[in-house]
Amino acid sequence: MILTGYIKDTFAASRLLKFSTDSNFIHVDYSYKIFNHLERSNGFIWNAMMRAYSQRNHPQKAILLYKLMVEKNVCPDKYTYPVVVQAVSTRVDALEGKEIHSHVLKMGFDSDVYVGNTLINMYAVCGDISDARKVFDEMPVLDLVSWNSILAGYVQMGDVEKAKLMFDQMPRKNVIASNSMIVLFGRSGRVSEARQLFDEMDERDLVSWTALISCYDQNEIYEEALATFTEMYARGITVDEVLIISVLSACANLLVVKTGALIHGLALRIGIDSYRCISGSRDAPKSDIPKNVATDLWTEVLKGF
DNA sequence: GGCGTTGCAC
Repeated sequence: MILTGYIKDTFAASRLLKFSTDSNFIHVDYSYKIFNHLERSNGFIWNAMMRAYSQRNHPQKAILLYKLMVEKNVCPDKYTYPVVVQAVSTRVDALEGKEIHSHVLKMGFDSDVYVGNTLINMYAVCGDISDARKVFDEMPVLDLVSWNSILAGYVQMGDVEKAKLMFDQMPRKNVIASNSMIVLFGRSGRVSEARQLFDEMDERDLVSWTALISCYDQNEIYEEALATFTEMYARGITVDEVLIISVLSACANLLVVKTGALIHGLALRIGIDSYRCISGSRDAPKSDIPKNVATDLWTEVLKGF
């Protein structure tokens, strides 16, 4: 492109930069070199570069680039703000978020649904649910992502009642919304409500199953977690690493419970359950387990596996 | 002209 001179063509150059930032095999620093050598740039080129920084764990560089963009009088467009607001969300910086939000208002992009959705998400991530709600309430057009984003805000706050209210008001619900509610019910110890919602869903995905299994995990119903996994597996659903971790967690805890019960049973048989260090009883005299008994215990426990 | 937003584990 340099030889033919096509590098001077802004559109052609923008395609080159986009190719570079989209490739997992090209370092973001190399993309920046391309970016820096382009003679004429436009909004698209700046947006692509900021997005590359944000996606590759350099949100601060994305924000700095945005400030440089404003300094250089390159006009931000409606595509710029989802990228910048997203970068701010990653850094969980509410103050910087407010500043960017004021730019959005000044530029008049607050009516764009993509911009609004990222703002809801940004405030929710920063734990500023009332500001998230304010953005939501003032948006001229809401879509499914807007509803899911504000719902996620209440889920993060652990506000079951507000989340339920939102969920019920949604004009259309998708699998993401239901999954969020299952997660919230799980965290709040409302296992039967989680299960009921799961059963009522028309469409479930891997996240739905993972959310339910981890709900059982978190509420220490490990047998049910494994039973759910078995049911899922029987249906031929492909698993991923997140699900496997939830299942392993259930297995490990079940093992702890079983081992605990096994040790207790052995302790009863050997007749040392009244010892304070085992039963925790205040009345029992404090004593150590004799060495040979402890060894016998572990031999028995290991046989159980 | 081409670009942007939401959910699961430890």
